[in-house]
Amino acid sequence: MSTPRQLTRAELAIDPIDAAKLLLGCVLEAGDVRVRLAEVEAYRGIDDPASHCYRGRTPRNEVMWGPAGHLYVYFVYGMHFCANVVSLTDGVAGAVLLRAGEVVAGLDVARSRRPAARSDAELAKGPARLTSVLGLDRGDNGVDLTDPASPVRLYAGDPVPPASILAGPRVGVAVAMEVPWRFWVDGSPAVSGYRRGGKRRVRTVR
DNA sequence: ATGAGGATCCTCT
DNA sequence: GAGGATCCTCATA
Repeated sequence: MSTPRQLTRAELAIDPIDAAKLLLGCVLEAGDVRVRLAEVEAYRGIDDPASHCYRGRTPRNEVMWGPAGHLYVYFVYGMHFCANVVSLTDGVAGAVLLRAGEVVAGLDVARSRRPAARSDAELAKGPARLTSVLGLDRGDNGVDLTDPASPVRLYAGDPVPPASILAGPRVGVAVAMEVPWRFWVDGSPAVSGYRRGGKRRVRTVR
């Protein structure tokens, strides 16, 4: 396999829904580990109630408002990290959550980081598992994925035929269920299952 | 200063 | 399929 092409900031400075489809099949690299993305979710800015940016700019979501092609990492549930690729551009929030992928290099390291995985397909099957396999954490928040010198980089992969891209509601969110902004590669063993959003109180109208 | 609620995962049953 | 782990972030006061 020849040296893959690194993605550019300009090609990621698009609507997160388009960026999500573009990212499928692309490869994220950190250290010795490479993951080929199989499942992603688009999050928009202030018009998306499920987005971290829905209520405006805060210290946590700062990176999402910045330039495209940077990594937005956040901490959830007191123990996990999730990673996003920032899309759109300065001043307009948008990002794509990296939900799952297939480990295509660094299998031994990946396995050692995920002792609970029962198969290689499970290594990066889920957003927190994906960050875990790549060794990403708080310190990687904001890194430029389009810079060859960055510790985490994003490369183009074999293109995914549009017919192989499926869409559905986002996982684990209890609002905006009607928008099919989760995209995945049909048939990929790494795609995580759908799970409805938890306990959001449904306000009873009277 | 406080408290509620997570873009999850793992271990059981 | 349910429940717990675990702590950060933000809104409210």
